Amino acid sequence: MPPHLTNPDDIPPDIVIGRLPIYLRALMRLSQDGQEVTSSHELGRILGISSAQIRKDLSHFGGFGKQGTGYQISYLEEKLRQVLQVNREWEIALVGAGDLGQAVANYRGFSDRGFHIACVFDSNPQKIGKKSGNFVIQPMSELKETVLAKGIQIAMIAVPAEYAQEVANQLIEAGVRAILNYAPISINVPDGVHVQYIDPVAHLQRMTYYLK
Amino acid sequence: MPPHLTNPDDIPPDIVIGRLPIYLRALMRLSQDGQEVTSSHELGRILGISSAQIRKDLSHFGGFGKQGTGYQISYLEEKLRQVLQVNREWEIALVGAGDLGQAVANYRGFSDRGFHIACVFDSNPQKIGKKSGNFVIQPMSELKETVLAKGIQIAMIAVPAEYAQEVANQLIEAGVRAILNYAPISINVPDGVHVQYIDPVAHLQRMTYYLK
DNA sequence: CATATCATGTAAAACAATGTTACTATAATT
DNA sequence: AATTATAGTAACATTGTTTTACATGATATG
Repeated sequence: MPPHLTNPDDIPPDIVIGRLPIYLRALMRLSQDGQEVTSSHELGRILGISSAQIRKDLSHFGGFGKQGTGYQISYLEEKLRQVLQVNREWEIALVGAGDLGQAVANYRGFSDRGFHIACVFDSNPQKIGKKSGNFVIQPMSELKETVLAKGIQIAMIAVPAEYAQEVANQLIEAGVRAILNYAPISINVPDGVHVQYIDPVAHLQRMTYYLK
Repeated sequence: MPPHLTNPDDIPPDIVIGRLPIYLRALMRLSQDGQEVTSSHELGRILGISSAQIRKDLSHFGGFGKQGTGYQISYLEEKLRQVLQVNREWEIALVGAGDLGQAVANYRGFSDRGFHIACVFDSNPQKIGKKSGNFVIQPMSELKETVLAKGIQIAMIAVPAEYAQEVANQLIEAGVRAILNYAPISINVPDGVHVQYIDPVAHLQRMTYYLK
């Protein structure tokens, strides 16, 4: 019997969760190219991951393939969307409407993939009421009320590093449980709140180590 | 004797290298706040990492602290910069001058932290010759010549996913050995070439898994 | 000055992830 | 019917990572 049926205590490691979006990305590309079936070997070749690992990762959530033939791409894609809960639209609150915040607000990649920026906040009085993308910039004083009213659970922070922690606190107060932080600083959050970081410079610095 | 002297074969794991920029980020913030000394415990509290791990990570590269007192921030900062090779300026080539590429080109965070965008390329003839930030957009046909001439080793890719692999190939041809890929697709590179990814949606999808 | 406290660096142990191998079951192909 | 390809599972080995424990040295305190 598969482990997801026999051992309900088995919680998939977070590192496995982190690979699922990568698998999903590859599947979307394959199906865009008109392909209908793939295999753990092909996926592994594309992604630079061993086929065994891919099969093992997927087996945490069920048996999505067919022995002898591989995985039907549309089916596996659907299943991964279910697991990741991205078979729906998510609304996001964006805090910060400076250069970075505006760029984030205008980035097409979010809406294309099911994430919808539902409100934008900034502390600069000169920006309040102006449009950023399709949305009117709201003052920070309206953050809690708006986020609670819309039931928003995900937020992105694009403010200067020194304000990021305070903004995070306010977001959590308003019920946000997942934060994507573009500010180059680590923030502290209570259990049950998830944080991911986007810091391009940290990525670059990680690579310069290896340059002679 | 410390292991970095006794065992020259000990190559620090990549995951450790990946944490060094995080440590550096935290140290910069502490010194900005006027603090001169810190400890593995304090850093751990700030970053949500155990103090033991921080000490162990740092011990791969030498003994930078003083027993009983901790780490002098300016000294540790300097040492980490040496290890990561970010105690100098790096020139970067940017490929793609669409919405995303323009946003990347205008992002202040790179130049503030030692990364200088030295040239920008795009395949769209209508964009060639126009300015993006401080730089004139060059055609793809000039990529190899320019990158080689300037001795550039780092590039950023901000083109649609379907062109990313081909762009990467050209960059590697031109001597690039580190790529920061903003396109939502995995790319294949030969040994000795390093790739990092920026895919905000993948980060979001990783978090939605945990939202009930 | 003796003692207590604090903090690093390191060795050892514990834990986690990954890769390998072997096997069974199933599907498609020859 | 035999062959080939593939998923899923288990057992194991290997590697990588984190935690624990402690010896050593520095500082502060009484």
